[in-house]
Amino acid sequence: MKSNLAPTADLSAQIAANIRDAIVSGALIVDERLPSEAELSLKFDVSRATVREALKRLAAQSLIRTQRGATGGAFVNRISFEAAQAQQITTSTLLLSMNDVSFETACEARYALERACAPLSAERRKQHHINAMRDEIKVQGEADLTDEAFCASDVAFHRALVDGAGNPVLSYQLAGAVEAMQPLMNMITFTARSRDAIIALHITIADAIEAKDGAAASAGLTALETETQALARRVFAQRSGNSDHV
Amino acid sequence: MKSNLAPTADLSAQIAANIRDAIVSGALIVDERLPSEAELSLKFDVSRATVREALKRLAAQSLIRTQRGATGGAFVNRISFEAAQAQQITTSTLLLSMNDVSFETACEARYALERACAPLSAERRKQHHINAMRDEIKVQGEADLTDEAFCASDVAFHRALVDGAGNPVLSYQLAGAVEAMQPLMNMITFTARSRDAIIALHITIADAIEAKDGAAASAGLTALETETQALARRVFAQRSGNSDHV
DNA sequence: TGAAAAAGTAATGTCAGACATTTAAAGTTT
DNA sequence: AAACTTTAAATGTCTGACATTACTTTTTCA
Repeated sequence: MKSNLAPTADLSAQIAANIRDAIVSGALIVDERLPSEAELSLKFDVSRATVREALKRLAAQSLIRTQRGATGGAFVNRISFEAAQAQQITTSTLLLSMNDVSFETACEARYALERACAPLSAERRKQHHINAMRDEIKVQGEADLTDEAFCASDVAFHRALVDGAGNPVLSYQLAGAVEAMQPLMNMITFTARSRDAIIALHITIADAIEAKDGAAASAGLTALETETQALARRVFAQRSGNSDHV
Repeated sequence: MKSNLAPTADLSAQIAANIRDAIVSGALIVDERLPSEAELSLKFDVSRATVREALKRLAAQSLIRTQRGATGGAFVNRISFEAAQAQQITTSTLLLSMNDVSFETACEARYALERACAPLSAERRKQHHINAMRDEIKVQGEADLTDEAFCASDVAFHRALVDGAGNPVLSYQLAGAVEAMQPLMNMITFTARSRDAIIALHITIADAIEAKDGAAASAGLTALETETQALARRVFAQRSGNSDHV
């Protein structure tokens, strides 16, 4: 009953796949202790070093955690939204930067996903979500803000919007998508004028969410997408014109 | 300039974080070869075994690949949409199953995200997307289909819908969300009557996409979500009533 | 008696060195 | 020039040892 995958892969990869299957299938449950490294090396008939490499692979995916000491060992990890999100962000960020995904494509995906949250957020947002959005809008208006700080505040604004939907699965998915785009967003120079336009739309969106008007919020997001795409086009056009200065 | 994270973590985790940062920041570019294990063990002043554990961690995240032989070594991996998706599915599936995420919450997130694709898909879908949807609808009508096969066809249908948007980033995000829900969907028993209702809505949606009517497609998805949620409530209510039979 | 200190123990973390295997390149022979 | 052989460099694996950690048990002594 060997794994049908990767019959020629490394032993450590095979063992990791074996244990991973046991976790995913539910044969190993959360907080259950795996056999010790010595026992696993007997069971799989490999050295302890090989077992350890397999366990490190699983640890990298947050599938297990290890504890030292007499009662220590490897335990099936209850993966948290936070940990899952961190991994997704790393993966998505690299995916975008390594595969020549255009700003346009990534931006479109991001706003499409955000629009999915808008009606739910308009319906369910709590006051603290509104407050968070207003706070970020205020930050975005500060004169001496760097582009990076502006982007970070932008992410925080949108995060509050998404969290307003009160659906942790949605928040998890969206946070990954939004944060993964940040490196791309950071390539953009935000002039005072373009910041004003973005802030105005943020106010429109926050107002719509506060008024529980999902359609207006969606429309605001569409306008924001249009504005962002136009801004990006201007920046990239200027760059390619001055490419010898880079 | 050590990593500000995890000063007390394992050496192999620290080294993995160090190299990961170099990849994410772009200091190491795609297909670039890392120093050999022996060189890394000198550079970080640890044993080769520790270096190997660090490299296995990175390999588990598809950040590097290794090749044996004279010109072999560890190379920065160009992470593919496919690999990223596979990882995301594993992570999301576990996240949902381990954290007692209700069917309702997951289902809501899934359909919200899909509605985000509907307008784009209606606008841009090619004929082969329509054909794929029609094919799956036909499969779903087969009388002797198991619940698992019905679910699998359902996923394929929705995947064609999402792919119709022609945005790989969107497809990647959505495929993860939809596939991660499959174990939850598989818990449901699809009676002949409920299958008919679902198929009818699939036809409505496919028609709307073919007619390039995004609003109608969104409405169809909303109706499908309502139907699915109602079905799930019926199944779970019946289960809890007969819980002694389990 | 009871609490603090010490010893025991079982697990992971790390190291050193060896050998096996794979792969490409260099060298040799025909 | 083509085919074969050798070499070299890298990863893959094994063995055994020691270090470190943290819980458990025992001992000590007030």
